[in-house]
Amino acid sequence: MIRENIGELEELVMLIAGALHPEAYAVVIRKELLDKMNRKVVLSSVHTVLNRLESKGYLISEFGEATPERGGKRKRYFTITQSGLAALKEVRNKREQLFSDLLNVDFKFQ
Amino acid sequence: MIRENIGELEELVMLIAGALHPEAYAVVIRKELLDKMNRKVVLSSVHTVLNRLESKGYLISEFGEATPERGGKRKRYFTITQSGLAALKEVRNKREQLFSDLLNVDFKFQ
DNA sequence: TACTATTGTCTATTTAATTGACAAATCAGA
DNA sequence: TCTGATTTGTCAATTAAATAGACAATAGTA
Repeated sequence: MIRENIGELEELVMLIAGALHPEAYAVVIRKELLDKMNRKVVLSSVHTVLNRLESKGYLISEFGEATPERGGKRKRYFTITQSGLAALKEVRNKREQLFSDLLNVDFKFQ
Repeated sequence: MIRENIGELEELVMLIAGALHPEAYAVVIRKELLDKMNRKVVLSSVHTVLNRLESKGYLISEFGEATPERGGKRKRYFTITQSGLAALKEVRNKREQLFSDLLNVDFKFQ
C-alpha cells in the first residue's frame, strides 16, 4: 500500500525539481538538497523518490539529448505537474495554519 | 542510525502538540491530525512518533493525574521544547525559500 | 587504449511508519 | 457487584520509505 500523503524528502524534491525547471535532473536536485537544505542524500535516494513521485503523477520525465557535452548517460529531466503543484500548495497551507496556532499558544504560555 | 531531519508525520505531530499545549496527549493529537490535516493514522503510530520525538529532545512528557474523570490509563501530556520549536522554525524557513523559488519559476514558464 | 567523469539502474539493507492485539484503569448499567 | 463499554497506553510484527553500494552506459582526455 502506498501512502497518500507526501513524505518529507518527497516534498523537498518536488519543490526543488519545480524551482529548477526546465533543468531538473537527479544530480542537480541532489546538489540543491545539500546546498539549500543541508540535506545529505545519496544519488540513488533521489532517483528512488523521483520515480515514486512520477508514479504518483506529481512529476513527469523525459530524456534529454542523446549526445551530452561530457560523459554520462542521457539526463532524465523532471517537470512538476499541476497535480504536484496543487499537492504542495495544499500541505503548505494546512501546515501554515498549524504553525500560526502554535505561535499563538507559544505567546500565551511562554 | 537516527535521521537528523524531521519526518513528515513528526513535523505535524510536533506542530499539533505545540498548538494543543498544555492539553496535548496522543488521543487528541490524533484527532487534530484527522480534523485539520485529514491525516489518518492509528493511535499507536502517534505514540511511536511521540516517543521518537521525545528521545530526540524535541518534546518532553509527564503523566497526568492518577484518577481521570472517565476511564483510561493516566494521560501522558507532551510539551514542545525550545529545541523542538527551533527545529520547526528552521525547516519552515528553508522550505518557504524553496517555495518562493518555485512560484517564481512557475510564473516565468507557465 | 586506459582512465576519469557524469548520469542512471538495480538489489539489498536499514530505518520509519503502520497495524493490530493486548493491558490498564474507570464508569455505567443490570 | 459483576459485566461490558470507554479511554488511554504498550508492545510485537509487518509494510513502506530511505539509504547504501555495486554496476552499467556514455563520452571526453591523457
